[in-house]
Formats: sequence, C-alpha cells, structure tokens
Amino acid sequence: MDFRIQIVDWLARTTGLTANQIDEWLEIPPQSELGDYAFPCFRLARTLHKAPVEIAKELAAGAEQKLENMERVQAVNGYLNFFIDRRRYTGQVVRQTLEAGEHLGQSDEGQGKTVIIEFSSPNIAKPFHIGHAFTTILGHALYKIYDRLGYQTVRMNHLGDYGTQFGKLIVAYRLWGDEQALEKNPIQELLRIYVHFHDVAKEKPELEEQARDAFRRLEAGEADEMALWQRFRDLSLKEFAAVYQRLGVSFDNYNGESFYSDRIPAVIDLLKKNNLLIESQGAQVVMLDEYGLPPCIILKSDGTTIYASRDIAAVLYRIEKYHFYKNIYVVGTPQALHFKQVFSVLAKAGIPESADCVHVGFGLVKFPDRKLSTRSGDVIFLSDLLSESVEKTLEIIRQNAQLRQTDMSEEEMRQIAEKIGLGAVTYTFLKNGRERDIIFSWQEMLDFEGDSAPYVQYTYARARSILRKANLDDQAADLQQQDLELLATDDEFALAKLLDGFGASIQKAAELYEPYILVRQITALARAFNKYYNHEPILGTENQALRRARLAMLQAVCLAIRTGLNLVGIEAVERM
RNA sequence: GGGUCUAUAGCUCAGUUGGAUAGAGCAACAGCCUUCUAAGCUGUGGGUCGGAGGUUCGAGUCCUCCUAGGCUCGCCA
Repeated sequence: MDFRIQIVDWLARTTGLTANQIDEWLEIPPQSELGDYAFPCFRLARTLHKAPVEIAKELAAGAEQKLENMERVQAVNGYLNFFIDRRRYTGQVVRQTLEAGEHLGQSDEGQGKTVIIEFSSPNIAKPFHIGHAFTTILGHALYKIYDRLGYQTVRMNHLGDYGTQFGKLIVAYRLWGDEQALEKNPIQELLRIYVHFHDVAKEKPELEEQARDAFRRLEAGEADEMALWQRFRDLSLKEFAAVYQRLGVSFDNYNGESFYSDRIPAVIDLLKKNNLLIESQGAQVVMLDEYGLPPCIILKSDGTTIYASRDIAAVLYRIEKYHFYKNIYVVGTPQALHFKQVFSVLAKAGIPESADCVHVGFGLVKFPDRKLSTRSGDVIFLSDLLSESVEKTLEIIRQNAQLRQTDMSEEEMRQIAEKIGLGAVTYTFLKNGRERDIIFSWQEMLDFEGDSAPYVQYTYARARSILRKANLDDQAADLQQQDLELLATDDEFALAKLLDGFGASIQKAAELYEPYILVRQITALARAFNKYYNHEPILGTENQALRRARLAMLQAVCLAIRTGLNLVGIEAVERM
C-alpha cells in the first residue's frame, strides 16, 4: 500500500536518512491500538544527541499537517506511531483485490527464470507411504507458488529406480516371487519379498553379495535382469499414477536415477580432468576436506555407480538442458549431508551453477515410539490415510446434512468429502515449518477444528453461501459504483490488512521454500472472517450502500482464500 | 567422538531485519444456535522462552560455554 511509502518518504525527508534505511526500521506495532506503523527513534539518539522520547515528540509535532491519509501521529515511549486513514485503506485494499481477480498474487519476479523442482521421487517397488506424502505435498505446493510468481517451472520426479535394492529384488523374486500375486497386487508382492529378503539375509549374509552382483549385471545391461527391472518399474508406476491423480499432482518428467546412469562417464571425465578423483580403499572418491565434509564416493570398489554419482550426472544434465535459475531438491533432511557433498563436488569441479542448487529438506514422519521403515514393513500407506480422512469427513457431512435439512445428493457429499478429506491431510503437512518432524497421530491428522483445512474450507463455504443468497459470484461487479470507504469497523480493517498481506506471503513462502507462511496467512484471514461473520449480519445490513460494500469485501475474502488454498494444493468447496 | 538441527503454555507450533505487555490452535473451564452453515464465535486460566555468562539503550531473536534430544558421518538411497 502507498501508505507505507508515504511515511517512509516523509521520514526520509525529515530525518535525512535514506528511504531504504527507514523502510528497514519501520515496523508494525504488536497491538493495533498502538498504531498501524511505528518508527523506533532509539537509533537516532546517538547521532542527534537527544533522548529517543524527545525525538519522537518533535517528529510527531510536525507530522500531522504534512501527511495526508493519516488519522494521527503519536509519540509513545520513543516510538513514533502512525494511525492511517483506515476507511481509505480498507476501501483501497478491497478494490485492488477485486481488480486483481484471478490474477491475485501474481508477479513478474520470475519472468524468464526457470526453476526445477525435484520432488516426490518414490522408490520403485516400494509402497507409497506417508513419508512420501511430505515431499509430494510440499513439492507440489512450491511448484504452484513459483508458478504463480511467474517462474518457468520443471517438475521432476526423480524415481528411485536404480541401485543395489534392485539387485535385492531380483534375487528375492527369483527365490520367492509369486507370479500371480505380482499381477494382482504388484507393490504389495514386491514389498513382501523385499521384507523377506532382509529377514533371511540376517541369517544368510551371502544374499547381500548376490544382490550386489545382480545389480552389477543390471547396470551392465544383462537382458534377464533388465527385463525384471523394467517389469517392476512399469508395475510400480501404474500404481503411483493413481495416487498422483487423486492428489492432483503431476510431473513434467519421470527421469529417475536410471535415466542418468549412462551419463556417469561424463562425470568421471569432468572429475578426472580436474584431478579430483582419488582411489581410496578400492573406491573412487573426491576429497572434500576444505569444505569440512567427508569424502564423496563416486564409484564403489566393484566399479558400479552410487547415488552421489547419479545425482552429479543429473545436475550436469539439468544445467545443459534447462539453464536453471534454481535447482530445488525436496528431499528429507536426513540427506542433507549427501546434497552438501554433491554440490561441493560440483563447486570443486568449477561448476558455478552448483551455487544455484538448493536442498529443501523436511522432517521425518514417525510414530511416537519408532521410525517408519520400509524394511520392517512398518508403514502407513498414503492411500489408506487419505481414505480414512475422506471417510471421516463423509460421516460429518452426513450428520450435518441431516441436521441442517440440506438437499445434498450422495454424489455431491462424496465429492465434497474427497476435497475436504484430502485437504485436511495436505494442510497437516504444510501448517508448520517443514524441517520439523511430524509425530504421526490419527487423532491429530483427523482433527478438523481450529488450524486445519476444513476450518478454512468451512469459512469459504459460509462466505460463498452469503454471496449466493445475494445473487453474486465473486467476480468484481461495477466496482466504480461502489463506495468501499463505508467499510469502517475494526473487523473490516483487520480483514483488509490480511488481504493486503496476501501477495507478500506468497513471495516470502517462495523465498524461504516454506508454504506454511501462505497457509498461516489464509488461516488468519479465515479466522478474521469468522469473527466478522459472528459480529455483523452482512445480508441484513440496512444501509444498502454499506451492504454492497460488505458483499464486495466478502468477494475479496473468498477470492483470496480460494486462491491461497489452491496455491498449496487444497481445493475450496462451495458447500459443506 | 565430528558435523548438523532442535529446545517457547499441559500438548502441537508461530514469533519478520534485535524493539513496546511473548502469540495461535488443541486440551481444560464458563457462555452463545426462533436470525447469513455451531467443522463456528465470545470469555477465563495457563510462560523464570532448556541453563549460565556476554554484546546492546533494548535479547525468545546475536556470540560463547553447558545440558537434553533428533538426524547424520565411504562402498543403501
């Protein structure tokens, strides 16, 4: 808003400080009773040789007649507090929000820049469990946010479709595979033999050796191993596709680890050319002492590749193909060291783009007493979690439909339940800082009150219901005819401030790779609206001009909530 | 042991670049549905911000040390 700019300008002229400096220091008071903007005068005390309290008083004396759009300016405890013209501000924000319409929150900051987001990346032949939900939901939200800011985006699903684990699967399948079970329920069968492999390998360590050998043959392109691998991969992808479709997630490519395996020679060349490759204990490694990191293994002692070599190959490929502005990896924090090593090897090899590679880590999903582990078969499938959530939602909708005597069809109730149930799960993963671990609890995951997607969706549905009753959608109608400065209550001003901060929250979320910033913004907006809803009978407003202005504000709120939810991968519903 | 992250209300978490009386949600307690959807709203209680020093006009925030915990540390990914 230009209120801030106005204050900064005036302060810059009056104090002789630069506008940038003022802008940095100008803050928003903790309580709105203290004002809408505040300038702390303590830092001026030394240069002006005056007490902060005095400085504030003098500035306040000269401020009011010089500043338009300002209700008053007050000096309190060394702070210079500005109270803006709230009616004007509220009117302006609502107008601008509605004018932006479907473009709300868009920006051109990403113009001409390509951002690669690698996320989801499940392992072939393993179930899609709630651990994968985190990267999938987080990555998808980041994609939407960057897309909104005008960046060119590339979504990459870096499938775990290579490595010694496939040697294990091949060995296990040959020993215990059940063809019929594989046809019927591929991932379950593959998981069964994978778990069995680890059980047996405890007694018979020679199986591990056989597995490594099978992977060696796979990497060498032996037909039998290749065929099995291809089969496992195809079957797995088919199952993953169902989950992605349900979540509304898609990718620009599925270049998994196998895709980069034949680009390893280029990596070896590069490293050799720079004299970085050293033999150590039979393996080829790059030393990273100057980065304070342990050596990075490039080739194992049996000559096969390892994930680090494949990740390095992937970066080289992406530089060449996309000339990326940023190359983002949405991968759990346990792999932080791995990415540091990979980026450092590239830096050491003189690849400047290594500085544009970012590991966006996230916490572990675990039970109160243990870690989730595929090997032990101790997992919660994402599909089960989603179904459970949707099921519970459907129950609540049924109860409410009966209570409120609504006329929702079974089909409509199911569609709504799907959106809300999925939203609840998505929200749970995005509501806090991503690096925090999530202690899995059904109770918390399925809590639909307070800070939750259903709370926000419910708010939206209620607001939309009012607009329907007033025969309005949320397109801005004849804005020129509206007197939006009639919006004068504290609730309305609070809503305006939250609407005003919407765009900034998107930018901040992108800057920090933290969708929770946007999630909290729209939750706060929803909370402010619920308060308003309970204070003011909007439809029953007697003054018709004010009623129109209030409905316009509702349109703006709906627009922001719906847009915000969509940007984190949650759908709004018209009724619930 | 090295690296790294974390420690804020009973629980789960926010807390802008250091700024005024540290905030939400859940749980607890007390209220609000003949009026726009009660998945809502209003109010109450609840804190030596892990501990000790230091820098500063001012520290939950920055520095040092300590304690506790998570993750991680060459041939898995």
